Amino acid sequence: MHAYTTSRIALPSHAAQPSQPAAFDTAPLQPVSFFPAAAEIYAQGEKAGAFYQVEFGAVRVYRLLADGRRQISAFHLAGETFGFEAGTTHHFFAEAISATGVRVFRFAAGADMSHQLLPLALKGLTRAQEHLLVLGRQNAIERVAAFLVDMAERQGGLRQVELPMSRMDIGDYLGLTIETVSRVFTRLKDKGVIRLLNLRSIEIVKHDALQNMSE
Amino acid sequence: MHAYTTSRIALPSHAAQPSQPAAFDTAPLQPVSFFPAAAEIYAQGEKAGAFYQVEFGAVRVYRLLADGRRQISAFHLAGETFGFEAGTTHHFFAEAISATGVRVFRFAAGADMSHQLLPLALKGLTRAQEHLLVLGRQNAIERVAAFLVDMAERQGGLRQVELPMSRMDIGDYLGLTIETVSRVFTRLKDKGVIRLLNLRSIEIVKHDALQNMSE
DNA sequence: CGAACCTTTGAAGGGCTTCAATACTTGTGG
DNA sequence: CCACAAGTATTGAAGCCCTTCAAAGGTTCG
Repeated sequence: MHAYTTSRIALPSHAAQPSQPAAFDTAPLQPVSFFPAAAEIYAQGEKAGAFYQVEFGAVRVYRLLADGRRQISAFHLAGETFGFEAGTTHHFFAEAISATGVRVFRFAAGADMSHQLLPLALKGLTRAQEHLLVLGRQNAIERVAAFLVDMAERQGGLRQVELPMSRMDIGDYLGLTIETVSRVFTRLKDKGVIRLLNLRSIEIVKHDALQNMSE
Repeated sequence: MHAYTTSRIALPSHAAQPSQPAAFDTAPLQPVSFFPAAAEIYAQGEKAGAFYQVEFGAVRVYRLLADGRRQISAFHLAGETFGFEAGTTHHFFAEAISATGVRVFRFAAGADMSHQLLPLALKGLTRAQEHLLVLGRQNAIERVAAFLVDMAERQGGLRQVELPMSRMDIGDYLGLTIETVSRVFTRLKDKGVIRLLNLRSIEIVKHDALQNMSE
């Protein structure tokens, strides 16, 4: 049980940029809010009433236990949508991982968003349930492999994968400590499965091997 | 890593009962299908296109790894709804735990079920994400405590709680082995927190203690 | 350049799993 | 109704994977 502490470096700058005319969308574009690294996008207990699309950067969504243990339930990268929740208050925290731009879609009171939200909610449900299998039944190397395969797919399936989050974030997503995450990275590197280009980016050398490990 | 084997005792009896006139509902009641213990309700890869409400009995929804490791993502008790999934095919298996009656609501092609499904999907999403915290960051006694508190709440908050599932089901839901589940039950009994009335029902003696353990 | 932070690596310990045996429960047939 | 068999649960002992504790190395940013 590790204690989790965060230094809240800066508050989000809610200064919305001037809404530009929609170039591709049919609906007028929502303004983009900017959040510096570690800024809170919403907090547990806050009133909900919007959903969010990542323009650039990355977001972590998590819950805390009373003693500080943290479980990140999802990361959201550019283009992905998050923040819709049951009921009227948030059950989770959402924070920018790095400098992040987020388009906020507020629901008008009484507006019916079912059609937009249902596919997103179902997608999120499937993702969460697949992650349950990883946390419940896979060991450390399988968890990291599954994480890397997932990150690679979400970045277009390229060999080089960017990891915007820290080892602690990865650990809190996979239910592991940072030491174990680090050791598994080293093992995968020594096996020639991946190369560590720098702290925040890796190259997948043996994609099949990684894929097999994650199953 | 334990191998998982199941004896498929019987196939589901899809013989629908004669649909009775709706007594309380506005819509005509759907027929109820009966499934004996261990019968499959749907399988991974099957075409989806319905959702299900448990009339009596209990259901487990799970995924398997290639080597047989199983993760149960959810149990569903009488009155609860399940089986809506993203895309057109099921990503999971659903089985009756004990003799179970299920009301099947098929979607007409092109019918818009968003309004009915969205709240269910959001509820399921929240549940799954809370379970992620349990699997990722809680130890064995905390997991079992959380499970028992959840089961008690879903059965009306009474002292006596029925557990229709086996220890193996509980283990596969909590990411533990049956031995660990059994040992934790014994520890909770020895502490006077619960009483084991029989294999499938317990009494919660110290609800506060259990609640605190699960947080 | 130095301080703070993050990551890696090492060593020891603990919690859960694995393996094994016994006890209990349930269903079936004599 | 009891005997037996098969399945399920409990308990014990040993082992292993991951965590914890500790220290050194690396990176970032003032």
